[in-house]
Amino acid sequence: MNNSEGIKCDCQVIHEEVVFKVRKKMPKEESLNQLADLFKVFGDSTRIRILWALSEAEMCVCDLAFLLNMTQSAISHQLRLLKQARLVKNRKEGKMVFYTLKDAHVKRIFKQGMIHSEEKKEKEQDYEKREKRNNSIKT
Amino acid sequence: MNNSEGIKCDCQVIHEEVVFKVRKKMPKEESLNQLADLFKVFGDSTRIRILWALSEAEMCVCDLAFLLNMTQSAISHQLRLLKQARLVKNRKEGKMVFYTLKDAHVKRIFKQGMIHSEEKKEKEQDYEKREKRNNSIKT
DNA sequence: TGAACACTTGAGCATTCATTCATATGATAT
DNA sequence: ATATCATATGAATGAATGCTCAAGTGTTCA
Repeated sequence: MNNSEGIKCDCQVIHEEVVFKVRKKMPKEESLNQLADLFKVFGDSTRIRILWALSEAEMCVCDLAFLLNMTQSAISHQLRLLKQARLVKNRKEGKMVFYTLKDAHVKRIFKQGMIHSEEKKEKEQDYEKREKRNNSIKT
Repeated sequence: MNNSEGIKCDCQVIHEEVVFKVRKKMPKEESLNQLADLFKVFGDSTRIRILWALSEAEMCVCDLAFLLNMTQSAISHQLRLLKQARLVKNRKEGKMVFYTLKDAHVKRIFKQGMIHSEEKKEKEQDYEKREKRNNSIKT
């Protein structure tokens, strides 16, 4: 067995077949890091709100600050991140800078997340009822 | 104008029409928070790798620890988060606990992210070339 | 030229969070 | 019972990160 990985693992491996099969198909580390970084950008409520707003209309920094009730500085900092992540682009007009979403992907990622998020909410009540007696692992 | 929002905004609002139109359509704060929280879970490379692995096969904690070359404890902590977020479920078998993805949404969210992430990479070279002279805002 | 405004940016601060370490739980086997 | 193994978990630590504050850039307008 190749021991170049799994060094930190403080237990015996049980299912080598599965593990090696999965490892073979594993995307490059860099790919998954990139993916995580993308989601990280979506993982903040300020940025989510900015993105949502921009999915509705082009807006300048001031507009966003007012809409979200935050300082213009805070918004600007976040827009910087969003731009680095290539999720938004901007256009200058006089003193103002207008931001829009960079492409349709953003909306699509959004939508997928929303679907999951809402389905979860719907099931919330049912779940609450069963929670105590019916955990997959008894607590 | 209703001043109950936009208090922190330290600048005059320029585009009231747009802002109010967007505000009217704005989802409930709670909805967007929930969405951000969902993406937050995806926004970590360890969790992404766990999710990816589980999208390929059911695995126990040890398997994951070995596959990802991390301590069993670290994996376990992350699995706890993933379970709380309802992204994975588990099944006990003797001493072992096997984890799988909870539903197909996870894969779909994944895929959308991957599409964006990879498209970005493809454009990387082009972008690099133009970067210096052709920014939407001159730096 | 200089005042006003939209925006950006760097430093500082407080909070969040991922991992580690030590320990606990719970199952199996001897 | 006791030892062992898989897993879980609480506390601690160091790193990452969001916001604020103060200062800077660049544009318009007088």
